[in-house]
Amino acid sequence: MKVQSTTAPVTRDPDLTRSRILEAAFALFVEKGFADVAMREIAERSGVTKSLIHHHFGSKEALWKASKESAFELYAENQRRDLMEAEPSNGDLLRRGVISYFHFLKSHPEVVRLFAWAHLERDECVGENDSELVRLGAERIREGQKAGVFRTDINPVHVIATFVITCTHWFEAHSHHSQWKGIGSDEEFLDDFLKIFMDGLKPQTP
Amino acid sequence: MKVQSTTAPVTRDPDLTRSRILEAAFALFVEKGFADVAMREIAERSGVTKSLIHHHFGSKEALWKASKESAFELYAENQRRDLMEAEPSNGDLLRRGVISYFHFLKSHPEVVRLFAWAHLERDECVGENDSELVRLGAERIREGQKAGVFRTDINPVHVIATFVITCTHWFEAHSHHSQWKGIGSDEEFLDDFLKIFMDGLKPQTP
DNA sequence: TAACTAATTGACCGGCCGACCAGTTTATTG
DNA sequence: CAATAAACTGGTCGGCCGGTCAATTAGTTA
Repeated sequence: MKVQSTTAPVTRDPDLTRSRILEAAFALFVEKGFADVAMREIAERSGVTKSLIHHHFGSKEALWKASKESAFELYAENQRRDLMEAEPSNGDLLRRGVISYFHFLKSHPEVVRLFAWAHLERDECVGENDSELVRLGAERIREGQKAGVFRTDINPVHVIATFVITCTHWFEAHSHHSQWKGIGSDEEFLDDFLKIFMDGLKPQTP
Repeated sequence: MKVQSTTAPVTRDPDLTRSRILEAAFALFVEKGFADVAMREIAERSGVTKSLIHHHFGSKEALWKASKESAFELYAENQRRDLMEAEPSNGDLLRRGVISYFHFLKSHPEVVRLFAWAHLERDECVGENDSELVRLGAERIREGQKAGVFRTDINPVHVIATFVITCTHWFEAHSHHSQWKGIGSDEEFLDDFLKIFMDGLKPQTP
């Protein structure tokens, strides 16, 4: 009497297989970085053979690249949507933009971590990809400066950089700061940062 | 005719050997992180045998730990000196503190990178070590708040966190931001950040 | 100087790494 | 219903990984 395997898929679905591999690889790369992940692990996690991974992606490097690209897709999609919604360039808009960015990172820690690994490997594709988004954001700041909403003695790109850096690093080194006595929750920190940031951007009249 | 080797050391110096190994390991870990460095490389770079590294440090993990500790020594020494010098708690002091911190990171990129690797590995010893320094810094801010120099509606720890995060991440992801069109030099960014940061901390009277 | 300790070496180990390949199974197409 | 391409498998390869060990050499001490 032969027992029919219940786990083996009856029909083939290359696309599903491909995405399953990518999903497994993504999770492992996020957790341990490129160098510390073995193809063997990816194969086990995705339930396929090592050879099949090579069939679909060619090499470990290619799989790593694909992981980064899928992370940036998530990132860029969100950012573009944010910028589209935000037409007028007043102070309240910037505040909502920062809040939105902060919460996007909070709800996508995988993206934050993957970008962090990529930075340490001196990967430049991340920066290349979002430079256009930064340009658009800086343009909004510049409009706000002309409209008298923001002080004019600051490089608009640096305004974007300041809040992007703060939000990113807050989550990137979360395990680090969380050990500091007296530090607040994500929301409490965001509130305090926004007070400094928004008021520091106002035209100063001493 | 026998040729005398010119590279082999005539006399032994265990301390020097140890520090040479640590120096080589440190440089490689900074560059590539823990997982991507081979003991073989460390041996070659420091001019000793693999076995000798094990003799002096025991294991790769121990060598990694020693590297992190030496990085934190550099870091803590600087920070402690900064806090000692800074007795009065006025606004100008904070400004000078931020500038000093920024320039320390700028002149010690190895420390920044090593800490970044450590963060991604969820290493908690870095955060443990500097939590005392943060506590002292926050105390200074609190004094400033009581003296009416800073606004009182902000958690002092978040003030420290904001500038520490910004300075750290500025250098950590330098290759990232440097691709952004219109971004300024280190000093120009610091100037603009300080404008936002210092003015945003002033007691607000609208 | 003899005995002992520590520094240093080179050879070697089992195990895992990414990659490859020959062969089998499934789906598509003409 | 062939024929062809693509999906998928198991086995295997050379090479590198961290770590160990026995032997040699150089300082130290009795």
